[in-house]
Amino acid sequence: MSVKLVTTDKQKRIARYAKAMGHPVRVYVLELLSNQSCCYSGDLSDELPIAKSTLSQHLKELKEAGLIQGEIESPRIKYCINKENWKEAQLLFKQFMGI
Amino acid sequence: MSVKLVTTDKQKRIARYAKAMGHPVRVYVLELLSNQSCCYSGDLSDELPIAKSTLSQHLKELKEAGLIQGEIESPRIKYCINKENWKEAQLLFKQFMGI
DNA sequence: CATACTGTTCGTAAATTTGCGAACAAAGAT
DNA sequence: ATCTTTGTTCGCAAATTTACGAACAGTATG
Repeated sequence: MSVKLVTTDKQKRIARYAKAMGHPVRVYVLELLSNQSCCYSGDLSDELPIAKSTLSQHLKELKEAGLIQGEIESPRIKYCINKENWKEAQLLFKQFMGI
Repeated sequence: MSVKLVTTDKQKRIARYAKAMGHPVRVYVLELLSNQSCCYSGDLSDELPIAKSTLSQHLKELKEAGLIQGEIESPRIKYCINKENWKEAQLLFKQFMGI
């Protein structure tokens, strides 16, 4: 009878990032922000067929997962990729998926 | 006033795969199966500190997302990566994350 | 100061996810 | 034919996710 192994920290971080990417709207936002530089919440709201409160929630999730960050630029908020963590996510997925 | 754009099929597929990868146990399983060849449910059950019914559910999710497949090899079931879809996932994430 | 604009937070509802143990099904072994 | 092994399915509960509109807060503008 062996001691049960548990998942590693790396696996947990991969899962955390993957979970944040697990919704089409959030993929859309990440794709936009990783390709071009930054954007405002309003720009997204114009293009996405969801309530702005719902969008705000998705952005919050991405923020909490560490994938994006928001910078106040009154009266708007400029969202950008969190470069450091995006880089970590790239590395983790590269290793994980063998790409 | 412009027609609202919606997320693309590609984004939906990325989100679908990401969602399936969004749990440490499922990352663990995928990592195992993508590195080595295949394994049995029992092998996983021995190492993971979860009920076998819970493991079965996780495997079902990975199956439904198309990332793994199970082959009956009585009395056990041999799980392998679904190579075709795994390859698609690799490609999608490569493009998506720029890696 | 009142108004408009931008975006978050709150309250709510419905759906989904996660997890467990018990019951079940299929196939081999005794 | 019964028992054992392997893994799924069922039934349930708790937590989380998704979504919306209304209300709110902060900052500019008239």
